[in-house]
Amino acid sequence: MLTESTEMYLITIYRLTLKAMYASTSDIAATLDVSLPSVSEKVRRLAEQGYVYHEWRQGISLTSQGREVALNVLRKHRLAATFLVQMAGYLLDEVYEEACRLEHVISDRLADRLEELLGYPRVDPYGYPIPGKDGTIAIHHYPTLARVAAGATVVVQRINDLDQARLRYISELGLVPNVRVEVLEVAPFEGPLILKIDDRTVAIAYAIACEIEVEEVTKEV
Amino acid sequence: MLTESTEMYLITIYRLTLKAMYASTSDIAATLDVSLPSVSEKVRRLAEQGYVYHEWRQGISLTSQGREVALNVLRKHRLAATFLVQMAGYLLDEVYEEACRLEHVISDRLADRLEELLGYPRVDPYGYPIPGKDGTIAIHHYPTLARVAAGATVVVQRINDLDQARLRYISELGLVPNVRVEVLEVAPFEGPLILKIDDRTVAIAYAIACEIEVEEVTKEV
DNA sequence: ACCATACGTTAGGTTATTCTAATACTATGT
DNA sequence: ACATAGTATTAGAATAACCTAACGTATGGT
Repeated sequence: MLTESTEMYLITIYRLTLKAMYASTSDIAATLDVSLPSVSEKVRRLAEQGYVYHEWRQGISLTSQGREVALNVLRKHRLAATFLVQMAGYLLDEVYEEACRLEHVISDRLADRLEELLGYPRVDPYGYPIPGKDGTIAIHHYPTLARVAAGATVVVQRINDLDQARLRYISELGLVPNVRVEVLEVAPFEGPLILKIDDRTVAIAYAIACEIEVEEVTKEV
Repeated sequence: MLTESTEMYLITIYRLTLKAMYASTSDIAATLDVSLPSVSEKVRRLAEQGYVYHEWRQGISLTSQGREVALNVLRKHRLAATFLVQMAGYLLDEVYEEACRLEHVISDRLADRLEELLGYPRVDPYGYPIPGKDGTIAIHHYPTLARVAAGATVVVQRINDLDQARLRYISELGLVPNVRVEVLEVAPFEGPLILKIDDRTVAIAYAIACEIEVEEVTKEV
């Protein structure tokens, strides 16, 4: 059986290699909040066991075996997160920590039952795609709210990495996936955006708009 | 934060001290399937940390602090088990292992949400009482099926420790909590019992009947 | 070309949990 | 009373996961 530590390293490397071709030792250390030597040592063992490639001074990437494990854990994480929001009444900012612990103990069997119980969701509460049990994942991106012109009506599709405080903030604003938002004004020079959500008018910072992916609604009739 | 190992020792000691005043080193070792020295060493540390009393050559028992932890973990175990059966479609024999892993990662918050989601169940799928969040537990026993006279109608209240194979067996027979059963015949000298469950007639071994607690139904009219 | 900086690895050590093998203590039956 | 079975502990060691401190290596700026 794989340890929790091994699973954490593999999903961290998975996430990092979505942004760049390779994950660096120091990126991993920073993400997992452990020391550099700990990462060095662990990566050496992961390479030995066939979970990662380690190209000298270039970086670390997953083997297909490593990716399989990472996606399986990610699937459990996102199903757990979906359960927490959809059935247990969690808010977006409360989900991450709990899902991070659950992902390592949920069996394949329970993952399947959760998926069924939740009605085969395609995305988790942040809007991230849920890997299938066959290890497939639909990678897809939407433009961020920061790119939309004033006057557009959009539907929130995904909330990218935000700290807990900001997550709570947008969660309380109701700026969460599947919500329809009207962009009233966009201040220039990376200024705030004025939005209309559920008949409430709110202003949000540009930095936050950069982390919210949306789909523009085609004008009806 | 307490380790999984610590929690396992404490709930094991809790369970053992329900049957006898004290748990012995060897009982704990046998239950957790670890060596005697491991238990010796761990118990020494648990005593140091104020979770257990260790009376020389008499046995081990929980301090109130230790019992508090044990009941909190037990609460999570039983809520998880109830969830698995009630919502995820698990059968009785599939529950234990999964719940044993979940119990260590469920937060107090999630336990409360599960309790609510499940409609404040008083007992888990085996019929064991679920500790409250205040650390209270209703200890209560029913007579076993082995003590009931032929002709009685009973409702199954609890399934005591049975191995996985036997659990599967009675689970498939439908001999689970809240099911009404008619005791048709009881063979003497610890012989088999003939039961009527849902219009099906089945014979079960005496040893199994000893592990099934039931409540006799007062004859109606 | 050289050196500082960033990046990684070695060296050496800690803590928790586990093991086997050997030792000690206790209680009981003859 | 003493041997033996049963029970518990000590001794010594392994593994995993972490740490700090010290040491290499490569790259980019001057």
